[in-house]
Amino acid sequence: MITYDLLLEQFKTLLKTNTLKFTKQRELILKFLYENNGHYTPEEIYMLLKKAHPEVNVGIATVYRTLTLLEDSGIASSISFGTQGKKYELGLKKHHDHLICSQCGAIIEFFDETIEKRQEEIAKKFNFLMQDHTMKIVGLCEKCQSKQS
Amino acid sequence: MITYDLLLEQFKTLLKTNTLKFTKQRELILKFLYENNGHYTPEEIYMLLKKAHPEVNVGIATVYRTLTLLEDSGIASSISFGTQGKKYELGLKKHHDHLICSQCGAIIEFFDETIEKRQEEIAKKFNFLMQDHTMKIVGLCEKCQSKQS
DNA sequence: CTGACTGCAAAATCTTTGCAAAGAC
DNA sequence: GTCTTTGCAAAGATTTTGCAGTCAG
Repeated sequence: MITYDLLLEQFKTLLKTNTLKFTKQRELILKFLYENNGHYTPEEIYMLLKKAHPEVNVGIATVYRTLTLLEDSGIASSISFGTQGKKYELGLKKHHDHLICSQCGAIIEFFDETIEKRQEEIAKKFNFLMQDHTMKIVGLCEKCQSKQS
Repeated sequence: MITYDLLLEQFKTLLKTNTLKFTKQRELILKFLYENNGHYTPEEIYMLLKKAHPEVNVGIATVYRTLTLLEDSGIASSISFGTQGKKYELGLKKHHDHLICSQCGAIIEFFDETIEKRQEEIAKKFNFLMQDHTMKIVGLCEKCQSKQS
């Protein structure tokens, strides 16, 4: 895994390249994603940052704007939950897909070479220039299955 | 492909089983999805129904309620577009996944046995009881690629 | 200094809900 | 008749935008 310092450098370079500014808020959000491995809604990030850093006033709009920025530049990625919004995570790890528990919302990550390869083949078959791809398996996780019975 | 009459019977039975009522509005929405092969947003369905059947007053809320009903009972299915809502289609066809053009929004359907099988294996590996799974490949369709250059 | 960034609140989207009237059975 | 459904408009939920002040470079 990349160190935070390196990630921060990368982010700063990105900002500079695009004549964007490095701000306390942007750093806090990046740091949050780095330190809190997992998937978070913009709202969650906003609330948790507010609690953790009461001295820095971070607005919800800034969280949205920064997450969009991070996603566009490939530093973060999101999974969509339909009407219920999106969850973001640091997107520097190896590409992976998700298993999502419909009961408790738990998210398990996985990576499957076979599926990745097939996806490329399918895109090629339809003369499609693949930019992104996502796979979600929704179901009941182990814990929730035993709870149910 | 199933005939409309048969589909309608199936729908009526479903309603009866759940002590729900068969209404003109519900039929119109079902019929719309049957006759208009493709993927539609609730808004689109609402507008098109309004135009096609000015004599029947169909409200947007009813479209939403009915689509939810149809999806819950497995007659329709939806693909999510993040914040930009969902698109619905008749869900009686064989399960399939989607290629989505990020430029023009075109949706191509495909089915791949290899991927389907791998998904099941992955679910099993994580002791996950799979309820549903979706795969989206986002990219540029053939037309939009040539437009770009 | 200049132009980008921020917070705030208002606006915009998309979806759901409350309720009285209408309709199915 | 009874109980579900409907349309309408209002309310919700999530996200985006306009703007004047603030801040990074």
